[in-house]
Amino acid sequence: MRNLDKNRPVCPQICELLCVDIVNGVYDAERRLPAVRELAAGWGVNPNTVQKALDTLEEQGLLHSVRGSGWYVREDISRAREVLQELRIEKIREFFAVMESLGLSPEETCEFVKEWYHE
Amino acid sequence: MRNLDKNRPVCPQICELLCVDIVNGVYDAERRLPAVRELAAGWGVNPNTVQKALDTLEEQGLLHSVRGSGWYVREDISRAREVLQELRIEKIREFFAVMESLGLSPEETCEFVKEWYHE
DNA sequence: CTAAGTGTATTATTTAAATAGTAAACTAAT
DNA sequence: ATTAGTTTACTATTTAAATAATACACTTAG
Repeated sequence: MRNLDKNRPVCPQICELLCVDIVNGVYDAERRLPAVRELAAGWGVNPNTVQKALDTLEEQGLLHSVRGSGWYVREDISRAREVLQELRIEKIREFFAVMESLGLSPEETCEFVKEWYHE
Repeated sequence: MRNLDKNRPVCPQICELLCVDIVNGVYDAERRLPAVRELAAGWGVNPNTVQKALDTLEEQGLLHSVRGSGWYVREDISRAREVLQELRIEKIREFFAVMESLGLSPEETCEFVKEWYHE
């Protein structure tokens, strides 16, 4: 189970991790997730927080729950792919905005990234 | 006066904005900043928060204060340049880490940025 | 000296996120 | 039916960031 970044809000991070896992077919066989308590324990996090994240993914059409039974990945994972792409776009937008506020134009930011990668 | 991003903590943002302004020589003439209350009003933010940000910049050697008089930019702005560069590096590190958690390798992230910039 | 404008300090309050603890309702296996 | 494991719901508490409201100390201009 991947670790959470302590410097960012927990709930959205869980949404992101699960979204990636769904796209990668991690839960393909049974399409059933570990129990809420189990997930929470794995991340060292409160069950309520996991519950909230799962509710969000349900609203987005990635999961559905069966009370008393568990959480299941939806048959069609195309929504998961869409949501993941939206997340990536959101992050890249934020990144360019932050760098702009730090005095780098989009072009300069792009150059900065290239240089950074080649080291 | 540049606007703050409501989705990020205020205090560090103020540090960033002021740091950029210092590097850009915005306060060169008198090297004196607007009053704490005035800055706070300009950003629609609490004076205490501005005070804390200024204290941070003082610790970092970018500013110094004269009680009863005001806040002044230090003669030598090389520290400001260093701090700004550190901020940019911190942001690019965070960005690559977040994209990695969203399933993109550094190489893929670099490609993603290039494509994004060329649109 | 005085008054207005500064930085500084303190305490209390708000707000949002996450935690803690508990209970209820449902499912599935035995 | 019983039992264990599950989702769901609720209320209270903690924590960190920011706000609110004052008060105080100092500088500067008049």
